[in-house]
Amino acid sequence: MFTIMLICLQSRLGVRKIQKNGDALDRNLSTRAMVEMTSTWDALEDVFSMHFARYGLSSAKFNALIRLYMTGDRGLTQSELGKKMLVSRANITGLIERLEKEDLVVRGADPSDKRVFRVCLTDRAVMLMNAFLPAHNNFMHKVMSAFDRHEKEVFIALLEKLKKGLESV
Amino acid sequence: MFTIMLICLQSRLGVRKIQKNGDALDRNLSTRAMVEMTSTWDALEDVFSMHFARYGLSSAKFNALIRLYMTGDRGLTQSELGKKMLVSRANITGLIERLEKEDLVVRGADPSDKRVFRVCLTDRAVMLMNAFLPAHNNFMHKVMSAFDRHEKEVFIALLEKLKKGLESV
DNA sequence: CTAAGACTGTTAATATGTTTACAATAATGT
DNA sequence: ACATTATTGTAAACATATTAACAGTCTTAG
Repeated sequence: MFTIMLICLQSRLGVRKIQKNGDALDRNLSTRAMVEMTSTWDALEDVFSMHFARYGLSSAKFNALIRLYMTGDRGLTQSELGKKMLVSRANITGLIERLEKEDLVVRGADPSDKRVFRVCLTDRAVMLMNAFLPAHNNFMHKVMSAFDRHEKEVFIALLEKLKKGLESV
Repeated sequence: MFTIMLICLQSRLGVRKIQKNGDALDRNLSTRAMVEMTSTWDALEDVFSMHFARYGLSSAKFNALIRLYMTGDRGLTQSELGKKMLVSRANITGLIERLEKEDLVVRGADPSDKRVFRVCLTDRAVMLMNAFLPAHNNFMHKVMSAFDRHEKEVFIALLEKLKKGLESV
């Protein structure tokens, strides 16, 4: 996404003129927080991409497989899957096609509703996930090992607060 | 990206068995931190997408325009622009084409190197940026207004620490 | 029961990114 | 001077996402 936001532009933009007891400092901190959030996310994407690739996965594929894995034998319709993944129905069509080509999912007709397909994991996909999930868990733990327990708690609380604040932006 | 990581899977995976004085708690906190980071980023993407759209921009377009805006009249070659934006050369070709269609950039031949184009902002783009940048600054400030000054400082420090730790993952 | 409306999956057009391969041009070492 | 090497922009193939429009299929109000 918007890799770097914009830094060091406050002075050009005349923000200095409206400076009143620390207002400019606050704005600068806001910008720095956004820049740091962006570059940290970029770095996270990089390491997770490599991690997924070691198992022939990607974030999109993992996102689909984990929903199906947690659902069980009945599977999900494409529409349901899209809602859980927070992506559009149209996107699911292609994603499922690619997973089908890799023999990771199968699509079965639903006798009670001719509009829909029920998507299920193959045995191969279940085995893949059984191998991947513990590794994934370890990986997330390793990624967060820069933090001690207290720092993790503070980090989580701040992220929750930030996300909550976005509702009113 | 990988919208949700995986939560509540520790018990199924037998992590409980290796629990030793809080190990499982630490792993759980790592997962929660990653989940919270992901969903907060998703929420940020949403509000920023809308913010960019109000000015006919997107994160990719803004990313290109801000580099050119900060460079001045000589402009950048496509290759230089790609390096600053941290995207591939191939991606720049299409991005510049779209910006050219919108009359936001022009590509001029470089007399001293026949391989390259020099990409520059149009007057229209400069006017757009002059209007957008103060609004962008305000917007980032608004997004971060959930935090007081101290929280911003802590948030920045934690993100820096996390990013630094990723170098050794 | 039927007409109206809602929902499903697909398609097409588009945006954004990648890798790989290529031809044109530049730079360099001997 | 010339052969090798490096760099540049483009193109093709692909992955991932969106919105809009469509044709079937269900549901529901009357």
